[in-house]
Amino acid sequence: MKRIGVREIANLAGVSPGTVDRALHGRKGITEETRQRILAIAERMGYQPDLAARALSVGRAPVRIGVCIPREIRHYFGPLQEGIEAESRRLERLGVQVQYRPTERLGSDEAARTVELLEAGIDALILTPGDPAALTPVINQAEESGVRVICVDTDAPESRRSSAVCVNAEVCGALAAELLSATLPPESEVAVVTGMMAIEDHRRKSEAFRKGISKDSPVTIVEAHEDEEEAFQKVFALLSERSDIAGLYVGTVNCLPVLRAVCARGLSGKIRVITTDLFDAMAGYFDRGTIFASIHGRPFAQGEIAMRLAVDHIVNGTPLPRSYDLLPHIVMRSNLLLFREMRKTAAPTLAQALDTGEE
Amino acid sequence: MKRIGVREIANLAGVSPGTVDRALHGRKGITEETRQRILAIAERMGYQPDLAARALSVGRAPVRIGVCIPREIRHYFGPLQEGIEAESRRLERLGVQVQYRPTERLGSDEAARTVELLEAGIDALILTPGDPAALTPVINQAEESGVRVICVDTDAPESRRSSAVCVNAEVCGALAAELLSATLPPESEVAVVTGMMAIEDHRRKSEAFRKGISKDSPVTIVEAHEDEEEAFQKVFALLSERSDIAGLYVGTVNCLPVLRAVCARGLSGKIRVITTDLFDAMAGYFDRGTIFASIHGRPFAQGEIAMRLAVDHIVNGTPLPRSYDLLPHIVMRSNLLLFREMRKTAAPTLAQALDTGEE
DNA sequence: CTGAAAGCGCTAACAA
DNA sequence: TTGTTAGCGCTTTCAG
Repeated sequence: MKRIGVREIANLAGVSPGTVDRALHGRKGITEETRQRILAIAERMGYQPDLAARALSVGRAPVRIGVCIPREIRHYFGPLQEGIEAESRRLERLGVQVQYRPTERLGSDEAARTVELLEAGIDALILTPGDPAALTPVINQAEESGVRVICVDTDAPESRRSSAVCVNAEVCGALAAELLSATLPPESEVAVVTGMMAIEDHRRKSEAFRKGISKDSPVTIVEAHEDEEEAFQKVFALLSERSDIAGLYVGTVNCLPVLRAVCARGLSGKIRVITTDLFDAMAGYFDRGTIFASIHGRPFAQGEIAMRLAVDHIVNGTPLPRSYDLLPHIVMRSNLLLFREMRKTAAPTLAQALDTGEE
Repeated sequence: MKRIGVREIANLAGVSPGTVDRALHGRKGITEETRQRILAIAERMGYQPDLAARALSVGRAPVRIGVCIPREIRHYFGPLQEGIEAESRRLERLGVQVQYRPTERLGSDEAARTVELLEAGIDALILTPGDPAALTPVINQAEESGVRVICVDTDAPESRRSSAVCVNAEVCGALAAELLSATLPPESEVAVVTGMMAIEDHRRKSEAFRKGISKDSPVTIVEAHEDEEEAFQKVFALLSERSDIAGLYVGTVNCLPVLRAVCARGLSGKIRVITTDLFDAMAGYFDRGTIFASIHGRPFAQGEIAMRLAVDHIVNGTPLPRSYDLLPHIVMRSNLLLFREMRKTAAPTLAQALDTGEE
């Protein structure tokens, strides 16, 4: 049972393959009537284009993906980009072409880069909308011209983007709470250190954390505005004033000053600290027991998945999920060395382990 | 800067494209001398075959993967197969063909199925060696005839298989130990319930668990031989005799009888239980707090990864890692609903979350 | 608006 | 042993 091609459709419709091509691709130079007739036949026969043949014919990859993500902060967006690249490297020999237009940092120059990509001609666009409001018109325009937009890491929920690949902030906060609750005596005092409550992601994490902590435990919230010095000072002061604090949840990637404050107060290993994400400088704090666990947002996996969703949609017509929530990983001493972020410092035997992508 | 093709090589070598094809593919009907000359040129020019053209020409997918995995136990091998299928579905439209020859259960009839696959003509083979000793000669033969063999879930370390995709048993055991240690008062008594210490995987998990528990805590080991009744009776008896047991690690997927025993003794939520893997019937025990956490081996991700490694190697020549250790997931109440195993019971809003693959 | 025909890079069947 | 040639299924250009 052979698959059907343009030739067969042409015969059935009593036209030439050229006309079928015009109908299938919405090209001009064909009456609406014949187009509908051909489309109907193609539909009925379950026509599936042969991608290999198409690639060969057009002389370029049959699917082109544009990518616009920030270069900084390296800790976080580095792995995100690596994930995207890893996935596209596999795919490109199979006929997928990727175009990069990185921005310097989150939110800078996004719109311009994005427009460049659209003008270069792409079938889908992967991007981190740092300034969702500003980007929404561009996103909507892209979607209207048939370019599927997939947000990654941060979302632009007001736009008409096709999909968003993110870790679920509520789950992160709730996990931190569950780990602390189970670990500390009931009614222990805990605190959460966050960046800015104005940032959606930070607010949701903190909120979920508070909800997850048993009602008897008081929760102090420290807003450090992503500033190193401020974070250190505030946490140091907090730990001095409130000697009964037993647990700490750092909901932002900016955990180093917090850890320094904990150590400076001589509380390393005495109070349970849960951090966010993972980078090599954190390794030492795991070893010394300063960090009990980290809730890892898996930027690498996010990159891989975004790329896969895009290609899978274009090639196979798989519907894009409105949003795709990743499971955060829980990093502890026992599994630390299996994370790619620790590859450099890892022992040689475990260094070969290279778990990446999803689930 | 256009990529070079058989045509160009033919010209440079002063031969015809047909001859180049013969040289490139080790076909017969060509002198060793001209073959070497052509190969040298191809190498020097960095020749990369156009997969699309090849697929079009041969009329079938240019890469064929054979898969031989068990149907039972559904709980575990179901997701494994789904992972393999999910990945191949994406790839097949890009020119990857997958052949299935499932066995009824782990170890049954593997060799026969495998030989069938090899005879059908494949480029790589994905299988779960239930009986590694018996399968080793077949694996070696496959590798010798140029078929890359990738073990998944279980390994055949004595064979010459190219790669093995597994969760790291030591990490599973150590994680369980770390979670229990952090959670229980020092010197608490704990026990591990396992299948058979003769099984490599169970032994390694138990051993790692014991090592991870602080030296002051006594560790009792219960061997239940994967038998439901035996597991229930032994655990029930243990909990009766030793009222000071505070933590339990179930290192096998056979956790239901253990949980029943815990509940029967009225200890649900009183002692901390850590289980292995995940299936829908466990959901209730999470809700009631009987299970504190589960160390999940992610069969779905294993399937996806095995398939990706295979295709990536054949298509892009990416070297296969001797072994690929997956990070187990830690399942807790907070993230339970994000697991695909819980999709049926999950609330509609979270049901769309579909985190899968790797890292 | 539509049809005819020429490739895209590779393989395979047939000639030499 | 080697060269020649006819496609694979699709797009695209050029005629009609």
